[in-house]
Amino acid sequence: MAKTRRRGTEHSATRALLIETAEHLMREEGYAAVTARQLASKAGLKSQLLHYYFETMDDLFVAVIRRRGEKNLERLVKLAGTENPLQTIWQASQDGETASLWMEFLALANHRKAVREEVRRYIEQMRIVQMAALVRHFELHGVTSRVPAIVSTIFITGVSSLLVRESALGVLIGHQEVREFVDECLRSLTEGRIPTVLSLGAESASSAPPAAKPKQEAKAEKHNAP
Amino acid sequence: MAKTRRRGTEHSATRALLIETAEHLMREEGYAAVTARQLASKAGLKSQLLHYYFETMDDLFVAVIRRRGEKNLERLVKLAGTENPLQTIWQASQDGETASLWMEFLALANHRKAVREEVRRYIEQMRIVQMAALVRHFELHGVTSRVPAIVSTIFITGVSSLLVRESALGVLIGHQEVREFVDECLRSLTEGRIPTVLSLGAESASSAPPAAKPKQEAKAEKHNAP
DNA sequence: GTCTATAGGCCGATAGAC
DNA sequence: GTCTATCGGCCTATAGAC
Repeated sequence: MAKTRRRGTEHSATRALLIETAEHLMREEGYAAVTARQLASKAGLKSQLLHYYFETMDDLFVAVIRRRGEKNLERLVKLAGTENPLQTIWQASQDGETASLWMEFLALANHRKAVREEVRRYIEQMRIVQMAALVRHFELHGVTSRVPAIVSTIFITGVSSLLVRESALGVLIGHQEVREFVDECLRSLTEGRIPTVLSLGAESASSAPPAAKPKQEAKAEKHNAP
Repeated sequence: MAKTRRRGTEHSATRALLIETAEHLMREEGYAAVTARQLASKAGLKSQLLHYYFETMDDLFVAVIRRRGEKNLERLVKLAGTENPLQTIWQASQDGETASLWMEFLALANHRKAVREEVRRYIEQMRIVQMAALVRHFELHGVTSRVPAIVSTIFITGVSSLLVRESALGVLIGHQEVREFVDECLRSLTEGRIPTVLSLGAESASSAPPAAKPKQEAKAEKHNAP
């Protein structure tokens, strides 16, 4: 691929500027706006200079993702070390700026192999760290989980990304209720209590169901939230 | 905007072919591949004909989304009427073909106002129908929910879209565990039982936590899954 | 390391003939 | 309804001068 062409060093300030500007452009106007010309124009350079540092546009995108991914991972590790890692991480995951940038990366990844691989690595690393944070949270607050940490991690990630994604579209239906629900769960967990609500949130009713036979009765008395 | 130019009728077969082909192209190669020229080539037409039916490319995209959105809604309503609406809907939501198409729509929506509005309407309608299906499921199987139906709906949507999204990237970590967890929950709910696992999955431990004070002790004995 | 020049291509959209 | 012709623009990437 990279035949004989001269390329710039990895530690160039101009290269860093290009990556920085590309990320900014992507965040503001979407990845489709990240072209050599528009990017160079924003950075005050000539468009051809981009190809001195990056052979193809894909190489640029990969560099942008790698840099942002590393920063995010660092931040997550830091947050995971605080006193209430779950709350902190949940709050951080609500940041729309960060999330919308990753939406762009995801969209890019859909049809570009190199980008896809980079995004995949990032997601896997984030998952490991988040799971560790969750385990640590439970140890910190004297809670024993019944659900595999990996499952809780994925639930949290899935729900928070949905909230951010939909907010960007202007969909708000149910968001407030979800936030209150999650906040209450996290609060309970921090206090060493079982959340007062159940996973898919059901208790058996007093009368037998018409179509299905209940295998066993469940205890209905649970402590309620104040 | 639409000045004086001649345009084709809404009920044209050619128009339908263009929409159909556009969707196919989008699904296979992403929205960036949907250009007037590539689309016409696939459909065996001249590219300029597209502009006879759609003033701008955005108009085409909106038409594609509207058609697919209506079909999906219809299907969801049908599924919601079955005996086990929750399971059926959950299974359907795992369909990668459909989901990856909606990923494209979402990416498009990010920076195109007209598309965004169309996607927003679709999501809101889907949410209402899903919520109704959930309520109906509980009534059918004699279960009383403790969690607002809207919250459960959003959890299910968020988790299933995460699974599909990540699968497309090749991320698989934790997916099996999540599927088993959700399947178990849905099975329990169908049988009128409380899921044997808790929301964020915790029960209080025997020893007091080092950093936080537990407000109250929780009962540790619960029925376990076989 | 940054520039000018340029090849070669795809894009959306319009005008007007048939 | 569908076509031909065409405008004006933006794109990636390369070659080679300074």
